[in-house]
Amino acid sequence: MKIGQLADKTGLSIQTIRFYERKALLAAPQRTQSNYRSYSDEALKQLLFIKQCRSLDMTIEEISLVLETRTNPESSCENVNATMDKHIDDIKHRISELNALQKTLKSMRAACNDDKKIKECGVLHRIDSIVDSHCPAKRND
Amino acid sequence: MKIGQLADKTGLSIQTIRFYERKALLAAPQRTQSNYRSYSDEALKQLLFIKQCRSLDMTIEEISLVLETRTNPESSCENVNATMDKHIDDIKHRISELNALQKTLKSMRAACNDDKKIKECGVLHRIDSIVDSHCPAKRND
DNA sequence: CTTGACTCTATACCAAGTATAGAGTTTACA
DNA sequence: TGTAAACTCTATACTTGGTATAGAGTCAAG
Ligand SMILES: [Zn+2]
Ligand SMILES: [Zn+2]
Ligand SMILES: [Zn+2]
Ligand SMILES: [Zn+2]
Repeated sequence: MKIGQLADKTGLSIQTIRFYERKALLAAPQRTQSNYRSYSDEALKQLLFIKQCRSLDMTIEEISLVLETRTNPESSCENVNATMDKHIDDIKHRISELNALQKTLKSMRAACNDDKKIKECGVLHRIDSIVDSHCPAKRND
Repeated sequence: MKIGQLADKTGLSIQTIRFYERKALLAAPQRTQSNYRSYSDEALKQLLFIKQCRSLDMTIEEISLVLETRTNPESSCENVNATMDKHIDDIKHRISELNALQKTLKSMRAACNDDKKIKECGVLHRIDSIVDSHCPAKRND
């Protein structure tokens, strides 16, 4: 199977498949005489697995960990479970950040309406007033 | 004020300040004889404003829009409000995506425990079973 | 007068791809 | 058989919002 067919079957782009190969998520396949990549059905399965993991928003590094563990059927599930747990925690963290953010943005937005002008803008005033109470930090160049 | 002092006062790194200058969020400041950047208090205010917007997770493009509008005090708030509305919508969208994802991940994770082995792993089995029902797409190289 | 702290530009790197250019290969069709 | 379209190859640049160097120049204290 050539890369175009694999792309069709997986719904991934050709570039993405080559990208995963560079990232070592997918083993480099055999080549034809004309140097075209030639894939097995195993590669198709692997790619679909990777695609599924990506749709779960796992990072390439997280997927690597799972794939590596997966090669040994006798090993314990602990590593995979730990990776999943950490990832679920990643998501939870991002959700709570975004919820807080949304709250702030909504209350800020409520301070203005389209009839106002910039000089009396409730949104900008609120940003400015937060700005007026600022704080410093460290540096390195 | 030199860039190091500005970095201290804003809590941004020196590289970040130069980065914002390249992105035209911050006007290029005057230079000393030795070509050092020399900032006014206006630049400090501007940077703090930008920092505040970034903490609201606005993109650089969104911030640009707001900053541009802000230069004209007589203009209507409509543009700023539209930017905020779109951004709030961005966030809302991402939250609902992440909530759905979290739900999937949790139910997946519940299918396994640390006493199992990879060959009988509930998590991997569930990924595989989704993989088995796959679908193709388009391509371009 | 030298050391250390600071600044300058330019460049490379991160994630997770996407999008070219320019060259070679295979397939279809007349 | 010729040739044009479709495919594939590598290499490189771009995206976002920065971070991290290298190598050179500048400034202040001792
Ligand atoms: Zn994660
Ligand atoms: Zn307003
Ligand atoms: Zn936005
Ligand atoms: Zn398991």
